Order: sequence, then structure tokens, then C-alpha cells
Amino acid sequence: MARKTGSHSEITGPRIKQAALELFARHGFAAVTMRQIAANVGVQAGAIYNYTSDKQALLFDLLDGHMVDLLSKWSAELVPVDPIAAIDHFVAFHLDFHIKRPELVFISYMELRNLTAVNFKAIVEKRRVYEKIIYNLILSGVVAGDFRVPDPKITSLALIALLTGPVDWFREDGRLTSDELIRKYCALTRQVLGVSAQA
Amino acid sequence: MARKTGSHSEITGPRIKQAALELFARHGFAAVTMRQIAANVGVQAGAIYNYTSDKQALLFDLLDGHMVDLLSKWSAELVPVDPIAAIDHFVAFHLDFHIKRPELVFISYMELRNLTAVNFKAIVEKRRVYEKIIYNLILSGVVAGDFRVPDPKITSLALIALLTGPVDWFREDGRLTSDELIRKYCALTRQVLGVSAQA
DNA sequence: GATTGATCTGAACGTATGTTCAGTTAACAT
DNA sequence: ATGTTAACTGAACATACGTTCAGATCAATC
Repeated sequence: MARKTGSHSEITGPRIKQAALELFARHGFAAVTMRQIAANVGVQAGAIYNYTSDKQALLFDLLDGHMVDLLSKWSAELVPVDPIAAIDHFVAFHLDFHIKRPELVFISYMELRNLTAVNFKAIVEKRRVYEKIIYNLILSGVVAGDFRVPDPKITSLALIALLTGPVDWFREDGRLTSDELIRKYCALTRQVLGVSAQA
Repeated sequence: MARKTGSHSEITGPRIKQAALELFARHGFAAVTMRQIAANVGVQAGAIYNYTSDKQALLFDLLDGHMVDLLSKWSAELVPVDPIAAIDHFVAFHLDFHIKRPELVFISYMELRNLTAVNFKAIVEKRRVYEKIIYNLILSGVVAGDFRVPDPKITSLALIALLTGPVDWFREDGRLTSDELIRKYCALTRQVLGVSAQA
């Protein structure tokens, strides 16, 4: 039998993306088969090709959508002029965005190498744009005399690693709320940036 | 023809491990075939099975050897009693060990999920032992009054993320020597730990 | 109630996979 | 020279892969 009652493309399409995301995150792109994805949706493997040209496009759409989402959401933010407040704002934004999407963050880091050269370049370019954001925030804090950082480039890389770490262990139902997490990481970040301590 | 002149098991064995390491790091465990590994060594796929029971063992031996190496090398270190000096020592050790083995660090993080349940458990256990080391170093600094950290557990996780970050971008021939890297990250770490600033 | 078109099935395709193994080769011991 | 054996080949094995597509099925339309 085909076309079960109430099944439409508007339902199946997103479900395929969701299943692909979960399976890629759990087992890795190369280890996941189209039949597994299909089974997760409750459909045959052939049906997937109504929604994506091939397996590669499935991966690329996930990663590219993730980056587009990240950059556009940051663009919509209202960022304080004061460097310290701006960094706090960025920390909160970064943590909130990333801990809400652990699978996407995970595969964005892990599965880059499974992209074709063209697709790879597209993602890396968007990532560079994002890294430039925090780099510029640090720079303006240094210029304003609010931060004491000897090497802004390295500090920006170190901060991104620091701020993305929680994705690996933070759980919404853990002993820490996301608000507490953000407050703690704002404090950590200020220390890294050498902001003179004062409540 | 078989058994080319001068080829012995003492040569082929390590070469298989090395080829597996490089290929796993570049393309991922699931995406690499036994024939690719064999071709990299200049041998047929069947020959690999003289040196490993199967593909899974190839991966596990790499990860387990890496962890055993890490833990035993740390055990051989002479660690200062003073908490600040001890953390500096750890930072230097951690960075030096990890930037010298980027592929191993990479696959140790990426390919955990491709281990069988039993093998997975063995690696995670060794990792926990290592994480406990820095946690204890932080604790003794807090007890001694040298560090100002509100949440030692979170700080230890954040520090590991911070200190492992350079593996992604540090290059031996880059603009930074490893000594400079270590000095900069010792300073960063002190800031994270709230060590009162004084040369 | 016949027609249409989107949606999905089920089987097939060529190819690739991990692993095994009988047989071949070359180094070594006698 | 001959025999022994570790090291390797080359072919085969069952199975699984991504992808295609003719045909089945159902919702909507007239």
C-alpha cells in the first residue's frame, strides 16, 4: 500500500530532515544509510528522493541551514555599544543558540569533511563570517581600554572553543539552568578578556 | 608475487596502524575501506588481517593506545606542589601532548560512537580518569586559596575545552611556536582560575 | 464516478563492502 | 639443495549500499 491516510509532503519532508539529523549525529554521515533514514520516517528508501537530490544534499542542507540560521539570528540582535555589555550579549546569544541545537552543532563540526569541495567552501565561508563577529567585539573592547588581551586573534579562537564546549555536556534537565550557565560563562569570558573585577 | 624483498611484519604492522590513523582522521572511520588502508601500505586487503582481527580492533587499538599513552606519560611527570605551578605544568603537558598528535586527538573525539559498547566503555573510563586530574588540581588550588573559582566542576570542563581547542588550528610552522602557545595558554588559564594578577 | 497528479512502494541495478582462505612466494634453517 | 614457515596474493563469499523507476495508491477535482 502507498500513500497512507493523511500523509503529505509538508509532513514527510521535514521528518526526513529531522531523521537524517538525528542519525547523522548519532552514527555519523557515512555510517547512516538511506534505508535507515527512511525507516525512521516510516517510508521506503526511494521516497526520500522526492525531497532531496541525493544523500550529499541532505547533509549540506542541514549544515547550510544551520549557518544561515545562526548568522541571520545574530543580525536580528540588538547589541549594546559598551564592549563589556556587548560581549555579555554575545556570550548569552552564542550559548543559547548552540545548546538548543546540539546535534546540528555536532555534525557541523564532525561532518565537514564529508562535504564535496564546493559545499565545504560554502560552509567554511559562513563560519569565518561568524568568527569575525567575536573577533571584532574583542578588538573594540581592546581599543576602548576595557579588555586586557595580548593576542586578540588567539583569544577569539580560545573563546569560541570555550563557549562551544557546553554543547558536549549541558543538559536542559541537568543541575544547571541555561540562565545559570550563561551567567557563569559570562564571568569566565570576562576573566579571559582581563576585565577588571568589580561586581 | 608475494613477500617483496625486505618486507617484514615489524614494518608492515606499524604502517597499517599509521595508514589507518591518517585515513580515519581525514575521512572518518565508516568512510574508510580496508582496501584503502591496504593500498596506502602497498599491500592487499587480506594482508591486514595478519595484524588485526577486524576493522573495529584497528580503531580501538588506536584510541586505547592514545589514552594509555596519555595517562602513562602524565604519571611519569614530576608535578610541583604549589597549585599555580602545578596548573602551569599541566597546561604545558596537555598542550604539548595534544598538539603533537592532532589526528589521534581528532579521532578520539569523533569516532567514539563507532566503537562497540564494550570498547566504548573502556575508552570513556580512561577519559574520566584524565578529566579527574585537572579537576583535582583545581580543587587543591581552591583549598589553598590560590584560585577563585565558583564552580570547580564546570571550570574543569571549560578548561579542557579551552586547552584542547588549539589542536584544531595550531601548526608547528605557523606564526606561533609551541613555547609561545604554552605561555599564552598558561596566562589564559590563570585568568580563568582567577589567579590574582602579578608577574 | 471518472480523471488527475502528487506520493509512495517494491523490486531491481551496478557497485562496493568486510572478511575468508587456498595457494604462492621469498627468506631462513638445516 | 631441500624443507619449513611467515607474509602475502588474488579471488571469492555473502551482504549491503545509493539510486532509479514502473507501477500502485489515495486525495482532490470536475
